[in-house]
Amino acid sequence: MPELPDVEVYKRYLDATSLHQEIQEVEIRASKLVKGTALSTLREELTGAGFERTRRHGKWLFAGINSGTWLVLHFGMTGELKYFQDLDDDPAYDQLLISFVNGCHLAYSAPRKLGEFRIIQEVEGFLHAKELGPDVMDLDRNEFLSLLSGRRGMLKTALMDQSLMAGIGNVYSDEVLYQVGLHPRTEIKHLTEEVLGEVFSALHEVVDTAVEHGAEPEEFPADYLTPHRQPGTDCPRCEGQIERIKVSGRSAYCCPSCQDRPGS
DNA sequence: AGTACCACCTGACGGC
DNA sequence: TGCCGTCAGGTGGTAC
Repeated sequence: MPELPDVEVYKRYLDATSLHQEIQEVEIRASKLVKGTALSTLREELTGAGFERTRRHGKWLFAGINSGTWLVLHFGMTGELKYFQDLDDDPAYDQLLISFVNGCHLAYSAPRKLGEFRIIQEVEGFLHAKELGPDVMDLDRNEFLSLLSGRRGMLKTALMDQSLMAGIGNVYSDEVLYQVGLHPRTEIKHLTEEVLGEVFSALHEVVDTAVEHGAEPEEFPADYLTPHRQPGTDCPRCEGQIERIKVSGRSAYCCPSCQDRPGS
């Protein structure tokens, strides 16, 4: 579930487990996931080096190598990190396995090979090349309003547009809309500045809450939609039932009875 | 400028 | 049990 909260949790996990340790060996199981970098470069940059810091921007994680370059990780739809000692605990579908001199390992695993990793020289240029907007958590209310002002189309689509603001995906955009009682097909032009301000607050609230709970939906507050992404289940806060609809090509989950605010 | 698809890739699940 | 269609949290490209 790698949207901003998940990647933030991975960042903290990497910080807590894998910094300042010498890398002994790197195994690349899915060379297709290495983008824009020669396999030999990836191996050479990491072997004998170590991670000394991390950064996150939207759904992208950057692990700073002590030589000054960065390992970039993107998790696609299914990627995750796992740190372990016993190779029996090596997760299935590990696509990149980093073994440290201390005998522990950090694995990037992803059943669907939709993520990527690469080596870059510096982060800002990469963010620019990817045309990523500001990280959602760096936005203040005024910046948020100005990004949306004059934009046509649906709010959900805008929240998920990584070039507008980076970090929100399908699940968390649904959650934000649910928290403010707006239907997933609500168009921006129908929203007052006041309502958009509420959307901004919900955005931060939802992301903070998700990170606090380790991005584990089962741990989320009782009135959150995310653990109930199943058509026909009871809405956690009204008598309605959750339904699945298509919005700009993605499955959007919502409660038609309590997500009916006009917005203006 | 926005939207609707398709592609990438592979597993899980329900229906027959 | 096996096959098949559908769906799943990602991005990127193309055609209206």
